[in-house]
Amino acid sequence: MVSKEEQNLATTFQFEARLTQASLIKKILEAIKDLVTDANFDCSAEGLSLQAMDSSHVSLVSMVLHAQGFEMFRCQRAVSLGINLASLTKILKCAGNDDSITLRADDKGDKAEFVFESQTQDRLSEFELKLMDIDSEHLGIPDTKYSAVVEMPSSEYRRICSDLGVMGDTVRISVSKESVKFQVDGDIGKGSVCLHPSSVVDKPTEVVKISLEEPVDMIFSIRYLNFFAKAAPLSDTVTLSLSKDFPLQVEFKFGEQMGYLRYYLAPKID
Amino acid sequence: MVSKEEQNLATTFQFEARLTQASLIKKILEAIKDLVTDANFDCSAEGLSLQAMDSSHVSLVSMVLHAQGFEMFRCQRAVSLGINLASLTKILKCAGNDDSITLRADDKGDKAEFVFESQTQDRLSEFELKLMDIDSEHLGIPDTKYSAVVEMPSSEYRRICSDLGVMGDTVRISVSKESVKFQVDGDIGKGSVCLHPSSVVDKPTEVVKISLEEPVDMIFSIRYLNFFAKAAPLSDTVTLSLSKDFPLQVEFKFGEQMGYLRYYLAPKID
DNA sequence: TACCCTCTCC
DNA sequence: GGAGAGGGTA
Repeated sequence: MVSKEEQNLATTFQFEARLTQASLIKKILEAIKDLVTDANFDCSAEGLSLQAMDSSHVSLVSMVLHAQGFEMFRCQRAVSLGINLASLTKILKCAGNDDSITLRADDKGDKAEFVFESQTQDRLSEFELKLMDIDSEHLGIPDTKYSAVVEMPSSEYRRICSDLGVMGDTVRISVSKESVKFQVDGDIGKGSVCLHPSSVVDKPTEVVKISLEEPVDMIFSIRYLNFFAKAAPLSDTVTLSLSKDFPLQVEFKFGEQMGYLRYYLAPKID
Repeated sequence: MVSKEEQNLATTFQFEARLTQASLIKKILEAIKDLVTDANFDCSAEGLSLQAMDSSHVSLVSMVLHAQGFEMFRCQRAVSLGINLASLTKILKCAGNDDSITLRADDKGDKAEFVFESQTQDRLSEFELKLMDIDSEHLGIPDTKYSAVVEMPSSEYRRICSDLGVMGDTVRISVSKESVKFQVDGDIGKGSVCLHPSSVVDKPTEVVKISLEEPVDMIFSIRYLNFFAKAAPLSDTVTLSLSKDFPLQVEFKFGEQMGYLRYYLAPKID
């Protein structure tokens, strides 16, 4: 026999969080789902985070949403929600961009609940998603001091990867104090795009900034850089951080203090 | 030898009607053609109407265009035009949305004529379509007093059917005085969308109205509700009428007094 | 499943 | 005219 109190406990949520704008989490999923099929969403007092290698174990995705970025955030005990990203994408397609989104997980940990509310509150949608058991190899990411850090408009990043991808499979990225250069060498010919740091910073969407410790010149798979470009809607700018013989970090920040989505990709040997 | 007089008679049309906006009939066809392959267009003094079951005999389509909704309407004798809807769609693709459209049927009843004229009248297109013999089982639709009638934006209807269709095959529609709820239960989880009657009716495209005689709770095939959603471009709002153990009626009205497109779908047994 | 193309809406 | 969504194809 289950007591009244136990029943009440059963309907208390171990984890509950609300975002004002469903569009944020929708965009995050669009930026991850082509790379990763299943992932653990780790909920703790600090916030919501996800870390996963892509299915071919070539690149790594790391997402963090800080607790203070939520309209409401309660986490009684750290919990990992194993989620199939295709299923979650289906559910998020049912949320309007301006809906608020509430995420809940109960004690049993076998399902997650999503509630979408329209701004006018005359529409309320609720979804339950069955959870999976995913053994995640939580890779430690060394906190490197990179030799070269380039900030550029994310639309420019997307454009360059898409354009150069037409001509070849790999891109050589060379960063000097004066410029960052993307070069491709393919069957039909060669191509390159060179950006110079912007002297006058009129619009934030046109900034190019270079911080250099030491010049770098490395080669990467364009295919993966293109996967990372799916995150462009999340931020006006993207930051590329490079060090010789070290994985490239591609970072998209969500507004101020909200969190970030970072991708890592090992260089190719020339 | 055919006399001059007989030739003149042969060019007299038993039925002739003109609509100012070809877009209306184009949209109607888009809303029917995925459900029905061939249908009789019944012309009478009252107007133009069509009634047909879909090819799997699961749902019923009923369309009425009142004579007074036409710019010109002449019908000397009731006539049924058996038309292949795929062929008619091809012809209607040749009409501009703002063209006027004239439909004619002669005595012999073996073909229909379509004339499209641009507003400036500097373009005139004529098409002839061979007619078919279609034996239509003209089902009487009982004029029911429904237990629950819900009016909602047709875009909302389309969105809900499309969203929930991703998660399962059937939807449970529950109407109470306070709300209408659409629920789906599928392999990856559950989902529901709940609409509340709008207190402030600012825009006609955001209205939710519920007239209730008695609460209802019924189950329907989402696939067919999605077919019906193709009619959304015809009207800002859609009206769902439900009664226990009775087919659901989904109605789209064309402006004031022009006519309507109604779909009927039998409920599933729980 | 991912990319491309088309179509529609803004 | 541009961007986003949906559908079709590879």
